[in-house]
Amino acid sequence: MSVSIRDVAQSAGVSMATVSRALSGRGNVSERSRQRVLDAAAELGFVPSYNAASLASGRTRNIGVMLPTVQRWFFSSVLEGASGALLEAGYDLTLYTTGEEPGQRQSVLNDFLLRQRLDGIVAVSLELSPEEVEQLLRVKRPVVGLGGPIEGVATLHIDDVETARRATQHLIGLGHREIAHLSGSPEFERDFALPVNRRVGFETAMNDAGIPVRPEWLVPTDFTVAGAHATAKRLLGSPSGRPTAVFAASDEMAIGVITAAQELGLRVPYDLSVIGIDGHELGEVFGLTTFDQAPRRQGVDAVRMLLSQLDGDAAPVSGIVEPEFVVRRSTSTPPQAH
Amino acid sequence: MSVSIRDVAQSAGVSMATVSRALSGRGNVSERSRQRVLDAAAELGFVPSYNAASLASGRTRNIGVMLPTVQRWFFSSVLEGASGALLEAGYDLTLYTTGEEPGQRQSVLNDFLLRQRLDGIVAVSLELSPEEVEQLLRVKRPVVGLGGPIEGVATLHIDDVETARRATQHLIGLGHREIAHLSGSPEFERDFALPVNRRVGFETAMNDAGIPVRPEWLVPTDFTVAGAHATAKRLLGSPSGRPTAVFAASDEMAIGVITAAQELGLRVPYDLSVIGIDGHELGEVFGLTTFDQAPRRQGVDAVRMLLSQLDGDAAPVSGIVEPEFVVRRSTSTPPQAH
DNA sequence: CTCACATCTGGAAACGTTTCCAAATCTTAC
DNA sequence: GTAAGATTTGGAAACGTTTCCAGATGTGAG
Repeated sequence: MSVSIRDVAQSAGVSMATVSRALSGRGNVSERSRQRVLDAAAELGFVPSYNAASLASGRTRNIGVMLPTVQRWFFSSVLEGASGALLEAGYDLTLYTTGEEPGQRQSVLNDFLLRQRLDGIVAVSLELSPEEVEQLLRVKRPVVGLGGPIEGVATLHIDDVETARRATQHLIGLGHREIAHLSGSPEFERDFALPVNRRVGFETAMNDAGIPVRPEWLVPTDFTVAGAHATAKRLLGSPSGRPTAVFAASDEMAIGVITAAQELGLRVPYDLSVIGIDGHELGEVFGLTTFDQAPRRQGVDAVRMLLSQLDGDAAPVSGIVEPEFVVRRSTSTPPQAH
Repeated sequence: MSVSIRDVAQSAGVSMATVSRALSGRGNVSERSRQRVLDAAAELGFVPSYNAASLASGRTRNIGVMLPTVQRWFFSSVLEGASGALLEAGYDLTLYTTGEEPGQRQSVLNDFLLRQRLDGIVAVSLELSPEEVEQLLRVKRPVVGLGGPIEGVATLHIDDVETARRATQHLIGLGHREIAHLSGSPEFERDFALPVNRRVGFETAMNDAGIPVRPEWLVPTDFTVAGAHATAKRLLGSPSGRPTAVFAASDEMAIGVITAAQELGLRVPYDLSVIGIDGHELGEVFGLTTFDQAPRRQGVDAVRMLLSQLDGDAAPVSGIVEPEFVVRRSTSTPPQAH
């Protein structure tokens, strides 16, 4: 039916073993044989069966990428980066979206990952329980994390506490004291370490500046534009006075705040300063001041770390990504200073 | 090393053939044997090697999803739907992003798809040349298309011309005559059939109503918020008069128009009506009137079509998806009618 | 020219399933 | 009880590679 390595061997006048060596590049082959094999393969239109190769060698040329959802900007950016990098390296990418329900996480961890189809795993922003981490490591394949740190797994991530502190600091430096924080919350987010860290950074900056944190301005919401939009409308429309600045835990949330402010007739930044974290592609459109953490780039880097380990290099170690501070038009001095 | 079907067979006291039949469900097995096998497999923690199974049977339990990028809302929604549906069915999803460069498309079509790792392919919004379609079909696996129609491939899609016509009609029905259309263009989009179709629908509605189309209001731009935002700012700020309504070829573009209008101090819908197509998740936030085509659902349906074909059902046929008209707050009668 | 050693090659045994085939066992009807 | 047929079973040959091993061939030093 389809042309196999045997046909190539016959046509090139060498053994199957030599064909395999010539094509895979491992093992010694004389220049003459290699050329014959390459020619024969090209002529016959040979495409290797990766299944057979995987079965025989244990190497699958396939990397699994696990993430909660593909519908949020951060995740789709990471995925885009990873996909491009893997394609370039000749690897397949198997996508696992773990979704909201723990059932899906379990089936991915328990069934899918164990099927011996993966050379390695990129785990993005998964907040795993200790048992789940154990399941993940049971796969016996290298794992690189992205975002939320995973115990025992090399992870690439920004320093959430420090970045949040600097974002808040920026607002304080401009003269703001009435600052609210839109935070993620365990109620909405499974991966709760991240929102907590960013909240801690916020509180640290406030404390350092000696500004009291008003509990009603520490607002939990989900990590989406729509969620933050609704929450911000309540916050900014509150009769008990509104803040002069908002630090949103993510750019998507910050965009929700900006649109909510506009709807309420508030001018950003004159009436309200807004700052986020992420580097969202719409940052320019909304003039958003933010810390850009280049998630697409992180996707590429995570893949590179993984592949270099597969190529026999030393196991990668966790690395801190340095976000870039991008000042745009959403932050300025508070209203009374105008 | 890892537990194989042979170990299970031994432990259950039956042959490997029986274990295979019991676990895969194809072929007859007595209830007694089945139970023994199941128990033994559970006890040993057996997980089948999908590579070995694929090699032996030709079935891979793996579906390829090809799309241009994962970073636009429509695509990530389709992907999310497809991913969930496949996970539920026990299938792996291999992701191919074909990206901007033809090189990536070629390497996907030429190398990746031929590796015999896929049972079927979902091709999303790919505008393929005849040779590329031929390459795709050379894989000899069922293909289901989504979005752009592909010659010789069953495809799920909305009627772009008709939907665009109805969207324009809605504006005309409200009394608008000064209507601009933000269209995609071949310059920015590889998959050009879709923007052209939507433009044709626009022109049809205008012609039917006897309204001349002003060429300078037929504005090509790319299918993104940022692109439409920039374009709309030029369009709406033009000294030669501005339209009272804009039909944007996609919701992301419509959102770009709305944000641009707000920046220019125009109130939507009092000064400007805006309508889009897609059903973007932020439609509610921006009060966007649109035709919702539920892409996530389409992803699920495309997978179902494919899987039912793999289960031996008849090859699926192309189907028209009926979008739902959602009226929100971005459209109203034109200014002079207030 | 010979020896030691490195490089190249082919045969054949994996890898872990599925499935064809034929044999064994179980039904059911008479 | 027997025959015909259906159901269940195990043996073994695939599936298409990789890689171990041993033998063949080449290279350079003495």
